[in-house]
Amino acid sequence: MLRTNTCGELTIKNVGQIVSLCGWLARARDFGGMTFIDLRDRYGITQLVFNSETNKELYEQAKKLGREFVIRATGDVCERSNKNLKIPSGEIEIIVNKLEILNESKTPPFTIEDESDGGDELRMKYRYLDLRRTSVKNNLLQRHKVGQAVREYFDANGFADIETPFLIKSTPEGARDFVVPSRMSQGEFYALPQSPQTFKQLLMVSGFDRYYQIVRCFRDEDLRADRQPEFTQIDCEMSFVEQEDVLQMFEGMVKHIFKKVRNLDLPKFPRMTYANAMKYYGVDKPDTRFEMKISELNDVVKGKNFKVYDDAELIGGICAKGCAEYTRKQLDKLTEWVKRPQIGAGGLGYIKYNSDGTLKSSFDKFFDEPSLKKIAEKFSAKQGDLILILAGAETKTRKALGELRLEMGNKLGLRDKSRFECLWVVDFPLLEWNEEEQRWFAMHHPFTSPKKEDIDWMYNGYTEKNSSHAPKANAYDVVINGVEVGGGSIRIHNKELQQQMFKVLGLTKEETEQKFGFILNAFEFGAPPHGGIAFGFDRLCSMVISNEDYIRDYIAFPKNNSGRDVMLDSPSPIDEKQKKELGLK
RNA sequence: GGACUGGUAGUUCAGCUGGUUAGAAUGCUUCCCUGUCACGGAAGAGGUCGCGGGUUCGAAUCCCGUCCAGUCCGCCA
Repeated sequence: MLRTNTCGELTIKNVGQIVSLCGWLARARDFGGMTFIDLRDRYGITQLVFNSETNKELYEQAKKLGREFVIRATGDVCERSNKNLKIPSGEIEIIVNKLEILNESKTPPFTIEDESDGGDELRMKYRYLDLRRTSVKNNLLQRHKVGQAVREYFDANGFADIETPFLIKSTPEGARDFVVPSRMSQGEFYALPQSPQTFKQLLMVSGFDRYYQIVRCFRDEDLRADRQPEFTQIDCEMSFVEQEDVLQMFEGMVKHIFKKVRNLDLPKFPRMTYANAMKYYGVDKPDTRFEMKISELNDVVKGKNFKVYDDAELIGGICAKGCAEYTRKQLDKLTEWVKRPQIGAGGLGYIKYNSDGTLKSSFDKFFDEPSLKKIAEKFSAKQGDLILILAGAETKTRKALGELRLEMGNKLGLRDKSRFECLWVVDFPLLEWNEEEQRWFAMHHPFTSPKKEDIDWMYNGYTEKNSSHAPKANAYDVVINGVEVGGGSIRIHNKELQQQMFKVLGLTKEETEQKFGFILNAFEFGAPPHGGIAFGFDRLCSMVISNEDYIRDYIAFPKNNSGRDVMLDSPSPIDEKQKKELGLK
């Protein structure tokens, strides 16, 4: 070993020892006679001292070192005369008597400090330098801890980690596949898995009744701050279980992670139906750190000759506590915000519940005071509160109300970074009717089982397209602070029902056989009842570690917005020769 | 596919209602400094103002196009 210790471990207890340290020169402070050097490695920073009075030659040598030089220093651990209590090693320093340059370094293009001066693009291009910074480095080390906690939990509960292939078969339904050309079967392609879904189900058929995998998945869709083309899932499946068993088991996993990584004891996760989530929060992943629930106002605002509301499918609102003092300017700004194409509301109505008890609304012309009061009662609004109202087509308005709720939550500082509110959203719809393609789509995926009471509909009712009856699924999501971190379902394990599902989804017999024959065949050989869940590992990490929904700084080498790796400059063209070999030319 | 924001020194940004020599901070180089820890002080180098076109006597600044980056909508079962 070139070193006896790391830069993070020496303290006052080590005074008197002779040590060798290796690391990168983080910063040098030269006093023209003596020089201090902060030596950095993964574990921390230790100060080296060079004094011209005691060792002139070494001092001159140290002066020549540049930032990020890799050096090896040997010397005595000494107590400092001026201590720095801000860092763990701040009570000691190394009086160096031997210095070795292991490698020189060009001056890095940005400063490698906790708060770097580098922009995103540059940091991504030199990601290996960015990873030297404490914040990103710690994210990755914490991510490792999350992974360890997961494996620990699964191992203790009898789950087996089994690998599944990456070169698989393209399937219809779901996200766009990444595709790999086959050299040996020219003109044919493998697909990279969007998730190991079918494999884990086949493992259940094989009898591995508790399976998990921390595994890469690939989806060729547009990206976001919280979405990468390749991302990691904690993929899990269990046999001989009902929904309740799955919920219990994986709630336990999330709790175990928070305990191990953040030393937090989370309370039992509340359950909320999808229907209620949409009704009260306008999304299927409610941020329950604050209330401000959506109230439907159809029964109290219709019939007042206010055309906007009389014509609207849904009128709903939220009550922002203590915002009655909002100025015209602030309200105009909010109105502008809800009218942005991304939100798409027609306008914004409001009622101010003034501190003197009077009510002032944006539609006073049509509503008398008692009518306004009636609306205010819906929210249990108090003096000083502001009620914000949106109206329009039902789905769009609910969504917009959900967005407005989050925006007000942000403005009022109700989305507390130090809090974690986890919940299960249950009873998701099984299918969604797609107007454009005039067919049903699986909301979760086509292997999700319908609720018992909807099985008959699967055979006899599904042709009544977009009927008022929406079949429900044994499907569930874990939501933390408004972020969907995982989702799963109890699967179909019966061949006939699975075939029927494909039929409902509009696949022909031939397509079904060609694309999914393997799993239907497997179901003929004793498939056990089973179900599972998959967690977005990157998202879970970013939430657990920093309570944020931006995953790039939790991935060592992420891709940018357009799916490019700016460090490698990939994707890139390939040789004509390669193309020819693959039958692409 | 769409909306919005940004692109100026190595870096982060200011300048942008058109007008002498495009600034600041930081980093870098040199010098001074023996207890700093974001050390301090002095001097210096460093710019195709993303790219192309247009308007104008004159464009970093206005207009059009284009590329790149970021956030969001669509999309992501």
